[in-house]
Amino acid sequence: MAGHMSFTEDQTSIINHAEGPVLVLAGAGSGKTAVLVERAAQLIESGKAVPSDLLLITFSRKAAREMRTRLKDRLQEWEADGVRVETFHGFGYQFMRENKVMFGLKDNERWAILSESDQKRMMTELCHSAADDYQLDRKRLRKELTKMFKLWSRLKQDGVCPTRRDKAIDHITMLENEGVSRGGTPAEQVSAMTEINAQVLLDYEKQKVEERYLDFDDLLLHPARMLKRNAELAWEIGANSPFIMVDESQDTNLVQYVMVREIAKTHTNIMLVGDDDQSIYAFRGARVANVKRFARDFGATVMRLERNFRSHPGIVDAANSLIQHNQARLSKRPYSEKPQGEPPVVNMSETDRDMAMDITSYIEQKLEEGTPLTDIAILYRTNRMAQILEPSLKRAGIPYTVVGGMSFFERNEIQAVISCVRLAEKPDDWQALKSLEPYINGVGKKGMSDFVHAMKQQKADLMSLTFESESHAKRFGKAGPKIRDFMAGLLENTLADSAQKEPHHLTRRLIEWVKDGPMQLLEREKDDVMRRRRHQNLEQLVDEVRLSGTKDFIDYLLETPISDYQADEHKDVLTLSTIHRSKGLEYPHVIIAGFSDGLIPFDPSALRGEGMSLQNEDGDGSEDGGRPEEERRLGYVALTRGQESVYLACAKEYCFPGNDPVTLAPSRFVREMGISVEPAAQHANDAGRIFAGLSMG
DNA sequence: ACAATGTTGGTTTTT
DNA sequence: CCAACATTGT
Repeated sequence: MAGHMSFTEDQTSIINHAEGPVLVLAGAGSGKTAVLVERAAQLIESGKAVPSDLLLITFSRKAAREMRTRLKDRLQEWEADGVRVETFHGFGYQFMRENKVMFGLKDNERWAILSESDQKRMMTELCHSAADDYQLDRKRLRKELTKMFKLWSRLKQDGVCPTRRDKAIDHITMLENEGVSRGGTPAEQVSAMTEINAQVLLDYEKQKVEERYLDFDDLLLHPARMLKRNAELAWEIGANSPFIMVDESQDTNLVQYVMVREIAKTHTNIMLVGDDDQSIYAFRGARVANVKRFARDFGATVMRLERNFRSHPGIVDAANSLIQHNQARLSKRPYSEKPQGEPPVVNMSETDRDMAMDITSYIEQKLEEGTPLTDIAILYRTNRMAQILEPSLKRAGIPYTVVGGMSFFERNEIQAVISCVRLAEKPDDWQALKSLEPYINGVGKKGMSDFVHAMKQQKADLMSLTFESESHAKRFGKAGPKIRDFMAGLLENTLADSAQKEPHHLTRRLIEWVKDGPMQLLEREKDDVMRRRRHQNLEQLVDEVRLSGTKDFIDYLLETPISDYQADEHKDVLTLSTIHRSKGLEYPHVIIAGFSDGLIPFDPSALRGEGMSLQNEDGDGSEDGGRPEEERRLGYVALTRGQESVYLACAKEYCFPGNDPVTLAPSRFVREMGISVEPAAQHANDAGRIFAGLSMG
């Protein structure tokens, strides 16, 4: 990456740009973060802006943290702290909290952010009750609605959230018909099913409003709508943020774009940075079209950063020839001026196990050459690939961390702690209570469901319940007294004299109660290994709270659905990550596991052994080239993470747990890159390695 | 009748 | 390897 003393001409013109809208098309490894940070620094140092004038919006928490760190390296600490670095979701949530009355909340009320499991539980309950009403099969309806729910979420990401029944039905009918062109079953007229689907989704939206919950989409949709409707408010926010920069803009969805557009409208000092070739979140509503829309809406100047400082030409050229197969691209030609290096190599093993061994021995070879483990990453398309790689790495004694998979804060034991905090803060957080059901002795599904029903009916909450006698608690069903006792214990151990204690001490007290109190969180775990893991995770939570430096542990824990957890980076370990999560990162040596047709590019039918269906799907006419092109961009992202070497590993046969074994050909991307496939197991040991050295020449 | 416990199926990518 | 089922136990 370019050090801050030397910038190229292209970079300097972006850094020096002061006012007016700019679109920066920045290729992989072009030093865009360094450029953004330098521009921010110079705006402050030249006196054109004070730190708080700058608003930097990034995509992920991780990117925000990185930006903040670099600002601190470059500026005085007070200056760096003054700059506002936010994620879209964080910005939206903060905006809603600051204007909560406008969003229909009372001064003393607060929202809870629904975790993914809350969302699922809520939908399941609504499905079941609808299924009973209309005498349908519960499972069938649930299945139907998981599909619909995803589409509904996409609708919200496009800024549409109907509240009227007829509108909702219209939109869902449209969504269903869209499904037809993708090979679904035809739905000619509005079926009874459509009406029920609409009903459940509207129920879901209604329940969230009534019980003051927000899901991920709400954090963007509501602010975007509010800013669009209330020009004066948008102007005010804009006036407070006279300089706006948006990173990774190729991955913004419509509501995110609308949010920044409305804020930047009046002063138009906005810089969008992005790379259309790295847009990999279309499945989540991201659209490259927004970048073009920005150029049009603001009449933005387009600037380019095409020089790749990260990788040598062997890697950059291979990545270029791959991405050139995409039709839908903005003009850009990345290049590298580093000394020439080896292009990516592909090694094919017989089975996935063999591939894991091949990768392991390749890493061992790198270790012998003196490469630290932190310099190596294995990237893959699906999380479960980690399970195939892990045994082999373990056997070789190579320490590693798996990034992603289930996030730290989604783990059962961590969720349990967070639910406790939620209950203390929002005593009618029924979803949090329900998530604790397995830990409350003598209370099961039925007891819990009756209890919550009665509480809602009698407009009571858990705070008032703790003040009542045991016999009074019986009004809320059989579980009443048990939940009363549970809550009383909880409140005593979370809120009591919380003011004079440090956040991590409070967290410590809470986890001790969760472990040793009535919940007996660890005792429930039979497996010793698992129990130790859960124990470690709880300890780590205390560390996280301490390291985060938060003043308010309640706020910190309540926002965990939109914050993201980063494992310790200081240890010398190998990184295992999905390609998606590797975005924005770089490693000297990148290994891509499972470089086969069906995995990269991904195709579920090929994995079921039905042959590729992707082949016939030519771009589906959308602006960003549809699925096949997104898969190619994903391959492009993976390749461009590597600085010195990219090693592609694939197998002939894969056997994922729960699936039949499948035979897969090497990825078509190999051909598109113009490189060839070698049989694996060349660097196995001693003699083998000498051969490998010779044959690669 | 309901809670606790054991067994089986199904898995893209994530803020 | 976790979540929905079926089964056993109270």
